[in-house]
Amino acid sequence: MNYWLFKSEPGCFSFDDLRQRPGQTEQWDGVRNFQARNFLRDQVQVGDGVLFYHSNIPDPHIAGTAWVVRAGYPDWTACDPTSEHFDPKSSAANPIWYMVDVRYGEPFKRPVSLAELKSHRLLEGMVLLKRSRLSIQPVTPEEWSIILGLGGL
DNA sequence: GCCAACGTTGGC
DNA sequence: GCCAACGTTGGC
Repeated sequence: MNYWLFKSEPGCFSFDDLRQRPGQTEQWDGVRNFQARNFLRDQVQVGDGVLFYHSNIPDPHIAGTAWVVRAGYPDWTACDPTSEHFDPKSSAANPIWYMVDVRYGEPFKRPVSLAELKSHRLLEGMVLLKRSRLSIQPVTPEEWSIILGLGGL
């Protein structure tokens, strides 16, 4: 079992959007970065834990948790010309991009802000603080438990 | 809105 | 395979 941090702009898809559909499966599509794709395709497994991070807003933060309910499979939106994530280089026979399915987990009692993550000595190794642009990134079990604690879970 | 970081593209 | 140009991300 592994842990991950998934980023989303809340104006696009927020933790509250996921919260509206408890117990239901959500497709995490639209990832168009090769390193993030490799994680989705090769390493993210059913049962893995996800920290849901809200990016590109005035106070970026982790809002809560989700769970992976389906491992990597081809992201069909890449083959849909009407999708904003359409990629003409991808095809059903040779998919380039992958997605996973997630399910709503638990909301944090207090959102954990980027500033709080930065100021915590035991979190200074987080990928988020070193490779801030990577939209799918691994989280260690230690980081996971510290952050859940900060979130009041 | 600015801009630094950094990923991607394409000429050579 | 190098690297300059360019585009995107995302914090501030």
